[in-house]
Amino acid sequence: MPTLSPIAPDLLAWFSQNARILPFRQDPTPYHIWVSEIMLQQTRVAAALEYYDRWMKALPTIRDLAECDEEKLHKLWEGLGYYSRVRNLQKAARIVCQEYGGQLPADHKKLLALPGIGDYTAGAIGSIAFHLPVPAVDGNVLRVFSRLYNDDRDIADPKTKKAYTQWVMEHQPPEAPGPYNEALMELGALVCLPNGEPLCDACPLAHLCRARQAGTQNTLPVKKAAKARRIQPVTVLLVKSEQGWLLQRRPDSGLLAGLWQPALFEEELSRQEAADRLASLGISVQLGGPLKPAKHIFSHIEWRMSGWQATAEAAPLPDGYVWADRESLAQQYTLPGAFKAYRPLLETDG
DNA sequence: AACACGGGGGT
DNA sequence: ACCCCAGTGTT
Repeated sequence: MPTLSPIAPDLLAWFSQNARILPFRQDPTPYHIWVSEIMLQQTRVAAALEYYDRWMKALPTIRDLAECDEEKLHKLWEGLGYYSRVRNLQKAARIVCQEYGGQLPADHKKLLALPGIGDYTAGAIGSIAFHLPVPAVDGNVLRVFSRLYNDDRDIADPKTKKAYTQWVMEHQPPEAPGPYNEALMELGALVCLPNGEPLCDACPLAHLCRARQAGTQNTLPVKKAAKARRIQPVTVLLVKSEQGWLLQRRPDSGLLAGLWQPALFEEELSRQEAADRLASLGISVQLGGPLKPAKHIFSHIEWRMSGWQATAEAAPLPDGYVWADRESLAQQYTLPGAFKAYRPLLETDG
């Protein structure tokens, strides 16, 4: 592959004019960059912004994060998804307090060793917050480079990522690794768009782009098809007592670990079977009307939910179950987005 | 190398 | 209704 002309001058000039104004760019401390980068993993900027502002008000320092209780931490992440991100953020914060006096280390390998910080995030924090000459190759950058070099290897293949990382570093100006990395990602987010519709007329690198020259920009990047989702029937019981709605804590590992949900069984149950399951847990209920069937799609599973409303005496509950009134549902217990369809009902009263 | 892990946007 | 997006940790 012949070398490509330098991209940094045009790229950085474009970035200086087109960078979005974002809260973590206004005050790019290592902690701000760290939290924003974790939030932005698999998450669009628009979705992360309100979470970021609320987070920094609640937990302005790494030490505040290290000392936060788990329930409050989950609540700050409620609806963002991939909840292991927030647990790893706190694990890492505790290590940073123990090992590094509460300051993130300005060292790529030490960053990479922290929970939740992998190749991409170590590179983003290292280059943006500490000005280290390291790569930060996310999906945007893979897309930009697949087109710049007109390269049709599968971007999900680690070998491809390694090759692109090499190219990224060949173009990185030593005096501006952070702006360069940010500019590549910003170009991918604003101009070199996915879904086969890049805005080449607005691209500062169009004159260098080999896909553009070959007319292949709409077919890149190439990636192999994802595996089909598993369909999972789910029976949900919305049980109300005088003390609120019945909630159940999910197991400490696996999907939606440690979060709260209405009573549910991950199988299709008849009305009678559902009541029997609750009774065998020591919770006796009177079943009411059926719930509107609802669907929730995770990347790997599709939940098809149906079930019933029910009422119960406000009796003592087994471990892992609580009665949650409207206030505690709003302030304390974290319900994942999967139950969005039942939120309005849960918020009626309790 | 394959899989587990959420949620949102576009058409 | 169906498509796409894509970091880190575990196995």
